[in-house]
Parts: sequence; structure tokens; C-alpha cells
Amino acid sequence: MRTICLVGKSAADDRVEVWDVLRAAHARAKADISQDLLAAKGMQLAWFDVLNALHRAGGRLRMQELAMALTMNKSSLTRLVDRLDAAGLVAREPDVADGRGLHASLTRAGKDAYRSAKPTYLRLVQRHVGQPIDDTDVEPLTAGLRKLAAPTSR
Amino acid sequence: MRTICLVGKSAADDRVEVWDVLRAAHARAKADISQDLLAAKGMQLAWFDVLNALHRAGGRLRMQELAMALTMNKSSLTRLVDRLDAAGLVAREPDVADGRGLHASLTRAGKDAYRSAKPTYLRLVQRHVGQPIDDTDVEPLTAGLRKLAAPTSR
DNA sequence: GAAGATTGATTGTTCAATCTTA
DNA sequence: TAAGATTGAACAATCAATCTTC
Repeated sequence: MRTICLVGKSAADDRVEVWDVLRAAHARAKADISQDLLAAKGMQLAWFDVLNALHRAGGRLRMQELAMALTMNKSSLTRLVDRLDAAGLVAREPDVADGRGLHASLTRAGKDAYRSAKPTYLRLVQRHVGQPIDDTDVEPLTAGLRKLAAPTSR
Repeated sequence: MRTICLVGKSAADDRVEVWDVLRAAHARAKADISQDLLAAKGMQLAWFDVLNALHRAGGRLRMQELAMALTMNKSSLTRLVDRLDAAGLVAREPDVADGRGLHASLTRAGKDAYRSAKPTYLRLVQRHVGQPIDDTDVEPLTAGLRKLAAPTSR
């Protein structure tokens, strides 16, 4: 039983609190954005993420690179791309340089869906992430989170 | 086509970046902590979260309150508690005051498992969240994330 | 044999419907 | 009728095994 720290929190407790509030902030923002995106555009956040990643990459990406960009399990990505493929938003194309690889690429319908959803997505990010914080929070938040996003030293 | 903002980022872009880096930070920290906890103690993070919530609440909580504390779907919680129950770490007890409600409560084995895992959990949070950030990051990070964790105004 | 990707089987999550008690 | 909780069925995520090409 610690009797020394009955008053005041330790530095360690403050770090644990960062983890707690990080989880809470992420959970709330993701829930709000994904719900509203689904309601407004009938599109799941996971689908938009794929279209967004492909768009940023110029329209196509190898499955492996796409999995990396989305920090997603490769099996999960295979299945997610299956669904997007079935919906006609993404197509798989053979890699001419390496017969083992496949490219996931935006179809015409995929580009249209992306262009249609993007403004709504940006608006929702502003509403659920941009609005709640103040101007002075932006820089320190970004800096701190960036350190956490980098791979761990071990 | 916007030709005005070819140089420099808009304030809106900075807010979107907060969202991007929030997702990345959360994904990495959660992956690292849950993997290491599983490796070190054979316990899933979701299980620890339940034990932790019950411990904080003094050992027992109604299913509904537990779902709230974990920001978790009530069906998912039913199933999660099923598994913890089957493992002997948690028990369901009738609520004497309201026959509709149930309490999930820590069993003796649940308390032991919690006490055994807690130091490891805290160590992993320090390693994967505490270490990567600097002392000066803690306060502004907590403050910013707390604003995001609060329910949205709409 | 190793890399890129998919598949089968298992497990976990979610929605809507249900059951029980207030 | 509504609240608290669970269930069945559909859906998504994950691991290990597999297939194909390098």
C-alpha cells in the first residue's frame, strides 16, 4: 500500500491519463464521423479510407502498399477490396512488372463516389475534430500525436 | 480548381491533419500495448479493460453502466462478459433492487488476474505512450484530447 | 525457398428481434 | 409500454494454410 502519494498525482499517472484520453478522443471522433458519413452519403468510413488512399496515390496501389497505408491486416484488406470490387468502386489489375502483385485501382464509379463523398468527409472532420479544439491546441496536439504515431523504439 | 492555395496549408488542412495523426497514434499505441500485454500475460486488452473498469467501480457494475464505461455496444458487451464468465474471471449477479438488471462482478480469480496484469499494463503504457512523448507534451496533449473526448455539440 | 496475395475456419461485432421484469 | 439484457443471424476481422509467381 502506497501511503506516500495520497495527495497529488505522479508523473506516471499523467502519462496513463494521456492514453486514456487518447482512446476516448479517438473513439468519439471516429464514431461521430463514421455515423454521419454513413447517414449523409451511405458510405462507410473504411470504404472512404480506401478510396482516399488510392486517390492520394494517383489512383492505384499494390495490395501490400494499400494495406500499409491503411495500417490494416492483409487478409482484412483482401476482403475489404472484395466488397469495394463487388460494388464497382475498385478493380484489381495485374502488375505487368511482377506477376505476383496486383494493383487495386479506382474505377470511374470509384472516382465519382470519392469526389461526391470528399466534401462531406472534410466537413465532418471539421465538425467533430476541428470545432471542438481551439487554434492554440492544433500545433501542440499535432506535435505530440506525431511522436506517438511513429514506430516504437523498443 | 483552387489556384489561391498552391503555397502553404490552410487552417482547415491543419485540423484534418489532427484527425489523421490522431488515428495513427491511436492505432500504433493500441497495437503495441495489446500485443505486448498478450505476449506477457496472455490477456487481451479488451479483457483487461473490463477487469479494470470493474475494479475502479469497486468490483461490480451493471451491464449497462459497464457498456457505458467501455464505450461499447451492449450486445458486444454481453458476449465479452460471456467469455470472461466462461473463463471464471467475472460473474453475473442479479440486481436485488431491480429484477431486470444484472451486475457483472469480479470473481476471486478475476481480482487475481487483474492484480497480476496491472503492473505489466502500466509498464506497457509508459513504454508505448509515456516514453515517446516529452514532459512538455503531456499537459497540452491531455488538454486537447480532452476536448475531443467530450460529446459533440452538433 | 521467399514474396504477394487469397482462402477456410474461427472468432468477434453489430443489428434487429426477443424475453423478462418494472 | 418501456427499460435492461440477451439471442439469432448477418457481417467483419484474424490466423494459419495455400496458391502462384519470382
